[in-house]
Amino acid sequence: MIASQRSKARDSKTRDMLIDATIRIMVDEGYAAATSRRVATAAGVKPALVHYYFPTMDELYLDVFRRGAAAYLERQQRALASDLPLHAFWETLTEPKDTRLLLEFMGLANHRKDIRAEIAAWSDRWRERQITALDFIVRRHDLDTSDFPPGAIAVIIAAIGRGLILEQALGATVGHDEAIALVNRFIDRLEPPD
Amino acid sequence: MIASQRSKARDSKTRDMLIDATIRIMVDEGYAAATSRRVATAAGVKPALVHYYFPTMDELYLDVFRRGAAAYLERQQRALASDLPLHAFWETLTEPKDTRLLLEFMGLANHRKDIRAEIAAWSDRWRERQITALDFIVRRHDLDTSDFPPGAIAVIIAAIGRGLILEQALGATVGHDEAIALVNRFIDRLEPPD
DNA sequence: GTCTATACTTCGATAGAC
DNA sequence: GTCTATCGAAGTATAGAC
Repeated sequence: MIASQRSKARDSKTRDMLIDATIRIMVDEGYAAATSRRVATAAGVKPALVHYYFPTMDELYLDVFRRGAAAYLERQQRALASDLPLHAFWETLTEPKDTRLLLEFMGLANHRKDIRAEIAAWSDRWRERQITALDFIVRRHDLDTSDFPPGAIAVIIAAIGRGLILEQALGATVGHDEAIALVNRFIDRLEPPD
Repeated sequence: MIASQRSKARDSKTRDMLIDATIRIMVDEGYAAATSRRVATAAGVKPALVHYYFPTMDELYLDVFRRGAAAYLERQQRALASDLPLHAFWETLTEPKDTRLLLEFMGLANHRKDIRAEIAAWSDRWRERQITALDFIVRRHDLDTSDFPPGAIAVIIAAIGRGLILEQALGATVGHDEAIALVNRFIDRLEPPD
C-alpha cells in the first residue's frame, strides 16, 4: 500500500485525546480558544506534543473536521435510511454538540481560508446525499417534487436546525417552540408516522 | 445631563474609522482577525490609538455591535412598515454584509462571554418587533395565526436567510436557488403582491 | 513518544513625549 | 489626539535530551 505512511501515528491514544480536547474547546469557547497551549493542557500533555502529531495547527483543525465530517455523514446516512428518514434527519440537525461544532468550523473557514475548501466540499457531499434521500421520500409519499423540491427542503430544514442551535447558544429562544412545532407539523405531513 | 461624559470622544472621525475597519476585517476574515494591531493598520493609525478610544478590545467590539444592531433595527422597522413588509423583511435577512457581520458576532459571543448577553438582548428585541409585525400581516391577510404562527415564521425565515449567507460564504450553494424560490413562493402566498 | 528549553511572533495594554 | 517605546502574556513552532 502506498498511501499509509503520510503522517506520524495515525492511530494513537494521545492523538485521539488531542482531537477530543480540541472539539471540547471549540464547542465550549469557540475556535479562537483552541490554541496549541490550551489544547495541550486540556489533553494533559505539553504543547510540543501537539506539534509532534500535528506540525501546524491547520493540520489539527483539518483532522478534527474530517473525522467529525465523516462520522456525521455516516450518522446522516443511517438517519436517512431509517423508518422515518425525515424525522430522523431532523433530529441529527438539532443535535446540539455536533451542530455547534459545525458552526464553529464555518466560522473558522472565514478565518482560515485554507480550511474553507474542505468544509465546502463536505457540505456539498452531505447536501447531495440529503437530496437523493429526500427525493425518494417525496416520491414515495406521492407528493409532487415541484411542491416539495428536495433541494429546497434540504437547505431549509438544515438552516432552521442550525439557526435554532445558534440562537440557543446565545440564550435567545423567543419563538423557538413555535418554530419547532411548525417544523414537526410539516415533517409529519410530508412523512406521516405510524 | 448626567449620562454624557462616559468615554472619550463619542463622536470622532478617527473613532468611526476604527469601527469601520473593524467591521471590514470581521466580515472579510472573521472576528479572530480583528486584533488591535490589524484594526489600527487598516484604519491608518498606530495601535496605541485604538486603546485610547477603546480601553479594551471588548469595548471596541461592543461599540461596533451596538452601532450595527441599532442601525439594523431601524432598517428592519422600515422594512416591516413598507408596502410589502414580509418581502422587504426577507430582503434585509439576505443582505450579505450585515448578515455576515451578525454571524461573526454570534461566533464572537461564544468566544467572549461578556459580549453574549448584549447580542442575546438585541436578538430578542429584533425578534419581538418581527413578531408584532408578522402578527399584523397574517391577520390582515385573513390567515389563521395557528396555521402561520408569527413567532415560528420569524424564527424560520431568519434562520433560512442566515443559513444561505453562511453557506454562500463557504462556496457551497447546492439547492440554494430552489430554496430561495420556495421561500419566495411562500412569501408571495402569505403576502400577495399587487 | 514525551519532555524541557527556547526562538520568534503577535497580542493587549500602558507610560509618557509631543 | 496621536505617536514612540515598551511590558508581559500568549501564540506557533523547532531543537534536542530522555
